[in-house]
Amino acid sequence: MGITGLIPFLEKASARVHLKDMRGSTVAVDTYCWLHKGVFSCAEKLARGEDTDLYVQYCLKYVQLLVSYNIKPILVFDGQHLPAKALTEQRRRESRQQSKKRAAELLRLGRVEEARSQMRRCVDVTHEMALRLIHECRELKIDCIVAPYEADAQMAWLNRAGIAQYIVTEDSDLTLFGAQRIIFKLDLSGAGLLVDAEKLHLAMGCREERFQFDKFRRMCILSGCDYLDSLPGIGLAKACKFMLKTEQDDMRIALKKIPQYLNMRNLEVDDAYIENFMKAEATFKHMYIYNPLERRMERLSALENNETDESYCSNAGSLLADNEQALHLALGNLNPFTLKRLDNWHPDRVDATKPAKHIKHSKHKSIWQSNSHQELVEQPKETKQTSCALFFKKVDFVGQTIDDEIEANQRQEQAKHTEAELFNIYSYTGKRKRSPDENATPPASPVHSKSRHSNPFAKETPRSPIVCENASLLRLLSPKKSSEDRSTRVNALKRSIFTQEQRVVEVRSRFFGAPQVATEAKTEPNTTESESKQLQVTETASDIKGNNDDDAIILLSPSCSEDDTSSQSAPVPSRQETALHVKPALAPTARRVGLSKPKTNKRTTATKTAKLAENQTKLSMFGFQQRPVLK
DNA sequence: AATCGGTCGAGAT
DNA sequence: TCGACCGATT
Repeated sequence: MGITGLIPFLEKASARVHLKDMRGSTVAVDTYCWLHKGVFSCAEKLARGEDTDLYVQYCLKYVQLLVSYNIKPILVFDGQHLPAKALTEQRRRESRQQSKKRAAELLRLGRVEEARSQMRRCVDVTHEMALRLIHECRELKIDCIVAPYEADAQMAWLNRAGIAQYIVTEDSDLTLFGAQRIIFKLDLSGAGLLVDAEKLHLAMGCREERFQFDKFRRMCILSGCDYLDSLPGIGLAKACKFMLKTEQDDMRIALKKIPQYLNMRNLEVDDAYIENFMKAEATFKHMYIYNPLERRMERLSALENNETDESYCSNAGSLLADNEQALHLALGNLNPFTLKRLDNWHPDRVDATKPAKHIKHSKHKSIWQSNSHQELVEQPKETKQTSCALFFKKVDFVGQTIDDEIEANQRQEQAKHTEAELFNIYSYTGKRKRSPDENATPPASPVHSKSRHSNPFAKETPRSPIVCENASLLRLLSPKKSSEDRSTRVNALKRSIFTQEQRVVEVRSRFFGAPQVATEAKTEPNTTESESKQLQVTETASDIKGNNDDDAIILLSPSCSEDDTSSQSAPVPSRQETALHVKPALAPTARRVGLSKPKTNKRTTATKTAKLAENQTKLSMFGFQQRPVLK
C-alpha cells in the first residue's frame, strides 16, 4: 500500500527520467511489481491451473530492457511476512479464495465477463512463480536476492550500500526506508519517474539545511502507513505542517502536542498510538536485510547507531540463527514461508566457463561473487547435508539426500497448485448437491426465480454446469464481441453441448477421477510417500467441493437480484443479505439502477467494520506484542 | 484548504 | 489491487 498520496506530494523532488540516462549503473528491482503485472496477462490460465510462464516472460522483457541499456538489474523478492502483516496477508488470501468461488459461480451462470474479472482477482504470486523467474535469471546470469522480510528494506540497503544506484518499484514506502534514488512507474519504453532523496526538502517546503530525513519519515508515518493508521483527519499536509513546526526530537513528547499545534482540539493522541508510532519508526529503520557481500543478515541500520530501544523492533523481523539457512533463503532456494528446501543452487558452484545467454551483462560482477567468501567455495558437501537434514527434521521431512528432499518438497509445493486445477469442479458441485431446503430459506433461490423468468440459459437447463467446465467457452468468447452477440453465442454453444450428454459425463470423470498428481506419484519409487500424497490430494478435492456447496446458495442470491433489476422482468425486491457485489455483465448501463440504496448502506457498513477490524489488528500487533514473535 | 468516502479504470495480450 | 478523480464535509 505504502503512503497514500506520497508520490504526488513528492512532485518537487521528482523528475522524468529515461533508462538511457543511467547506462552502466546497477538497479535493484522490486520484482513482485513486475510479477503482479505479469500475472495479469495469464490470470485466467493460472486460475484454471494451466501451466504458463507468461508472467516470467513479462518480467524478462523488463530485464532485457534494462540490460539493453547496459544496466545491471538485481531482482529483489519479498521474503517472510512480518508478524505485523500476517493478518493482512491472511485477509488477502481469503479474499482471493472468495473471488475464486465467485468466478466459479459466475461461470456456472454463464456470466463469463464477470467471471473473468473475478478470475483476475483470485490469482496470487507464489514463491514457486518467483523461483521460476529466478531460474531463468540464473541462466542469464542476472542477480537475484530474496529479502529476509520486505524487499523494500533490502532494496534500500542495496541502494545505501552503493551496490545499486537506483531502485525500480511502485511502492512509495521505499522513501521511508532511506533509499536515495527511486524510479517509479517505469514502463517498457524505458521512461519513469525518479525521486531523489536529496531533494526531499523541496517537497516538504523547507530549506535544505533545516531538513532532516527523520522528520520526513515521521511525517509519512503520521499520515498513515502500512504499519500504523493515521490519526483521524491527519494526512500528509497536516503531518508535514506539524513536523516543520515542532523542534522536539523525542516523538513521545512531540506527538502529544499535535492537537495544540494543528488546532485540532478534538484530536486525542493516546499512549497506545505513541507506542505504535515508535514501533513503526523502528520497523522502517531497523528491519532485517541480507548482506550478500558478508553473507549474513543485518539490520538496515544497526541499533547502536541510534538510540532506538530494541523493544520497539518487535516488528522489524528476527535474526535467523542458522547462517546457511539465511543464505539459502536469500538465494531463493527455500520457500520463505515454510522454509522448505526447493532448490540447491549455490553461487560458488556456478560453472564460470558456461557462457551466459546474454553476453552483454556477463561483465557485471555478481553480488554473490565477493572475494571475502572464496573460502566457502570448497566447502565440503557433507556439512551442508547434515545442516539441511537437521533442518528438515524440524519440518517433518527427512529425506535420503538433499536432492531427494528438494524433489519431494517441490512435488509437495506442486500439489498445492493442483488445488487450482480442481477449480473446474466447482461447476458440478452446485448442481449435484443443490440443497434440498433451498425453498425453506426465506428468500427464494434466485436461480429458481431466474430459471422461471429472466434467464434464458437457466430456462433451457437450470443450473447448467457445463458453462464453467468447458474452458473452450472462455476461449471462444472474445472480449471485443458485443454483449448481445456474446450471449447468443453462449447460448448456441450451450445448446450444442447439452445435446451431447455423453461427452459431459466424460469430462466430469476426468475431473473426479484420480488427480494427475496422484498418477504421477505412482511412478515414484517411494510408495508410502505416494500413497500419502494421493490421500492428500483427494482430501483437498473433497474439501473444496464441500466449501463450494455452502457458498453456492449465498453466492447465487445477489447475482439474481441484480439480474432482476437489470433485465426485462419486473424488479423483485430482494431482502437477501449477501456479501457478493457483482456488476451485471449484459446490462452495464443498468449499474446505477441496480445498486439500491439499502445495498450501498450495507456495503459501507461492511467496509467500515472491516476497517475497524484492521485497526484492531494493527493495534494488537503493536500494542500488545511485548516480545518478538519469532524465536 | 485539506481530508474523506465513493467510483472508475488501468494493469497485459 | 491501486491510484486518480470527484463531490461532500469540516
